[in-house]
Amino acid sequence: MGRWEPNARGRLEQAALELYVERGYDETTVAEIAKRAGLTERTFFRHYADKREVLFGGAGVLHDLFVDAVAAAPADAAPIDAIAAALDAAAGMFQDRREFARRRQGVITANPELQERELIKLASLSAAIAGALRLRGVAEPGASLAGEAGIAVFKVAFDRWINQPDQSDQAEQRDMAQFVRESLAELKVVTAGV
Amino acid sequence: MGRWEPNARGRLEQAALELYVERGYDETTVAEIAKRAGLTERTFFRHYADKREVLFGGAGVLHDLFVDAVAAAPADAAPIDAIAAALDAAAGMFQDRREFARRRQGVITANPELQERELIKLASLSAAIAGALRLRGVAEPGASLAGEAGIAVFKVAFDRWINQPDQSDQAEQRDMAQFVRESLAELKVVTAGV
DNA sequence: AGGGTGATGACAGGAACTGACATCGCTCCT
DNA sequence: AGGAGCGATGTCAGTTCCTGTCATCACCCT
Repeated sequence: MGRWEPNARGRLEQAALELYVERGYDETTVAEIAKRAGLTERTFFRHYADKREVLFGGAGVLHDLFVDAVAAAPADAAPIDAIAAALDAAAGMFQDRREFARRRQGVITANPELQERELIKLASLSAAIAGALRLRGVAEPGASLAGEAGIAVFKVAFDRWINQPDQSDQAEQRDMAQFVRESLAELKVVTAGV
Repeated sequence: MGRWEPNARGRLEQAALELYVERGYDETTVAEIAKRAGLTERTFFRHYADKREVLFGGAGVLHDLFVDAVAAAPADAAPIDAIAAALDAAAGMFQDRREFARRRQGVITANPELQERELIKLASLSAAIAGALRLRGVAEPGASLAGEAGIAVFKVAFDRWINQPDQSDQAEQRDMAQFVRESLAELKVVTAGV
């Protein structure tokens, strides 16, 4: 296994997740991740800016998914409906990845540094949604607030989807789209006032 | 200036902000901060967990302010109204600190690591609001969503208050409470749907 | 005066990250 | 075929963040 094995990034991401799960984020060294991936520490830092970033390689596709879905919504759709469409698309993307998402989220939840990184990724998503809404003619501060609201729903729905009790009957597992709809409805209730 | 000069934390916070403003966060070393405060690097880390935390010494009082205000709202007030009261209290706290807030926020905006830290502080505030709402009998996921919504309004209002154009006539400067009300109203509009 | 206590200093060291330069494998051009 | 070019990787040295450990100092209490 010399140089030039293909898919260095994929190997690094898998090695990192494995080690973070096995022994914890703090107790894992970048040199160890690189070694398990058959690379050196220096090469790790050529692929990822830091030790945290290796867990967030998929952030870009989620970003595009949100932006595209908001842009693709009917021109006369209200901001909240464009966001609802984007959230549905996001839920679909996670459809068959619950176990992976669970393992990964467990690592993140166990470490504040990783939570910080996740939060800035979500903030970036929020800003992207706001930008896409502005392109649809939504003015500030409405666009930013709608973006924040959308991410709030995403966070809550994702958390509930990940942490729902396991059902012995696989068919009874609720999928993320259900939690998204439930959370969005609840947000409307709670912001409406009396 | 031997040991035992009083208010070590205050000196560290002031020295850090000054240096972060003067030469940037990345270009400032913890040893330099400690030296300006008349202390050593090791002592810096006894007062603050890391180089970022020194900018967030005031987070605790904001936390208490939010929790207390939510708890103090009339028992029959809707969640969104309890949050509105908390936001008003927060706006009052910043009343005479706009210039300080501006300088500090400029440093944070210029650096992703600091933005991450700020985001996790705000997430902690959101969770605290949700907890206070649950004590008022608000069920999940409504409590969490209301907490997130409250922080979203706070973020947007704070940003607009900080970045509003300077008026030659001091009296024309809008205060944060106005931005809070405006943002909260806009959130209601944008989440209401058609 | 002397002991206790809490804050600080001094020192060593690990790990994260960066810059500079060498090396390797592939591709393209002639 | 052979070499030039190029991008990915390896090697090494160095800085900074952060931590553990132990000594030292100022104050307080008796």
